[in-house]
Amino acid sequence: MNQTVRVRFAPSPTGYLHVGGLRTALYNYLFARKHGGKFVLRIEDTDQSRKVEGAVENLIDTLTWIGLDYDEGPVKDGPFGPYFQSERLSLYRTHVQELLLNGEAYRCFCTAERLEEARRNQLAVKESGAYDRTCRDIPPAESDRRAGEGEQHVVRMKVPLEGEIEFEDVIRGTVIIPTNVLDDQVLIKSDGFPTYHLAVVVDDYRMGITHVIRGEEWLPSTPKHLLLYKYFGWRLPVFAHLPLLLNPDRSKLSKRQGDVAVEDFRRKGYLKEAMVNFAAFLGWNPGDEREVFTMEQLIREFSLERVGKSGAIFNIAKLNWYNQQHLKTKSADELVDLVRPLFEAAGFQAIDCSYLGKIVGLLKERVTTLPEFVSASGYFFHDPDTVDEKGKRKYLTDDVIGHLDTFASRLEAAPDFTPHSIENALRSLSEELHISAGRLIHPTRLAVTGTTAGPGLFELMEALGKETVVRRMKSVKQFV
RNA sequence: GGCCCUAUCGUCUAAGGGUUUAGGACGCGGCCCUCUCAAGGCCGAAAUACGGGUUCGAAUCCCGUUAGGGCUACCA
Repeated sequence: MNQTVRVRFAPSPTGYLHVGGLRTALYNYLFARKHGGKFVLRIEDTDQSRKVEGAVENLIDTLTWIGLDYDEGPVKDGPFGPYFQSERLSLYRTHVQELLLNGEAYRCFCTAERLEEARRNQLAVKESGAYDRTCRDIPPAESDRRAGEGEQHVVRMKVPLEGEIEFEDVIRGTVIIPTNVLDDQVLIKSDGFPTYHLAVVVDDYRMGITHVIRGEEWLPSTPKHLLLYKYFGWRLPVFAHLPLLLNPDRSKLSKRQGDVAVEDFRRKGYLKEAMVNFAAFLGWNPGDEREVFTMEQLIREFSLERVGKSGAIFNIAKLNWYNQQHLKTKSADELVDLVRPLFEAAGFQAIDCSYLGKIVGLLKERVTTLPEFVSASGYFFHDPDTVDEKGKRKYLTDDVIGHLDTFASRLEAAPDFTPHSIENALRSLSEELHISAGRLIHPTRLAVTGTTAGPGLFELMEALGKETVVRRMKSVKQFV
């Protein structure tokens, strides 16, 4: 491979970045970075009826958040722009003229209504719903005249009636499709816009794309693209059709069956590192038993040859695990930065950074997503207003309440308030009382946090501070 | 319906004809650790869709069946 690698992610701007799109974008990105190539973002906005306001901005925002920075694309012009297909209309027209001239494409004057009816009839007798080629043999002179008179038309490609098209796919090997099942695909719509099939071929060629890495849903239409390359006399890129991402019922991943937008997961507090790691492993693996990867490691190890062929179900339980793994690798400072906006949004203002650092340190092995830091942190900011009911029955007996009082007084009088000194105080008290340490530990936790589960008690108490701890222990009576 | 793709534990996957009593991970169950909850450690249940070939030998190659998916628009 001595030619510079150029790949592209070419979404249509319909609103948000789908996790399937994320994986496609990621593989393109990894491939480009691995080979020192360029990663291009191209917006396929040739369907005006599907335009969604703000979709491109949103897409770029999500791509940026997750760390897939592109080399050329919207807001980042390069030598092959513009990167919006809607701004390249004249280019498609020029190229299609060439096809028209060579008789490899033709104008079709059929009305949408007629086509609709014809298709219905064919489907009714179980024929393929392909275009019946009524206009295929209109003489060029007549075609030019009717077009000149302003008659509405589309341009269709002329597909050979017989033969077959064979091509190599990096992931699937040799694929052979007979041409007689191919439709005379519309290339230019009556509104003058190109269809996907024309635009993708023209742009991939004009943008110097060397490897087309896209979803498997494009496999059946690849022969049409190949034909176009042939008609234009252009050199072929390498094709790699990625297996689809699936819903739990094995249908193509879609909205309706839970969250599919990357921004949904971002909002729910998943780390970008986890999203990337997880998406990468849906269809690819390094061939050994390592599972937790950073983007840099993925770039180093990724190869198309190790991409599988079969569809993969998007499994949130595993994403949760990846999130925990990546959470563990983050320092308290990093976590504080990630989590502070969440605390602020929840109404905790002016939080001391070092205090927040302690909190996330104590909690980070006990949560799976970012918002859980907030929901598990109430007692770090205010005294509990209730205590766990089961815990109360189990631990808050009258004698224990007396013990807590004693323990609190001792802590209050002690010079130090470290995990070690607290533990010593507790253990010597339990010895004096001839009770197990647990008989003091659990009630203390309940008094101090209102719950029966949480971080190690002594670290927790230190973080809370002596004053708070003593106050809560002494006022636990109110709950019984 | 037609065409194409796919097929290993519930899920993500490893095993590139012999190194395989099919390995790992998630999830699930148990045990250990332990002040609880996590985390961690150990153990366990759990798969080559089916049928034919080829071969001394098949999860692996070939054919068929079945199942699933995708495509079949003036959507991408």
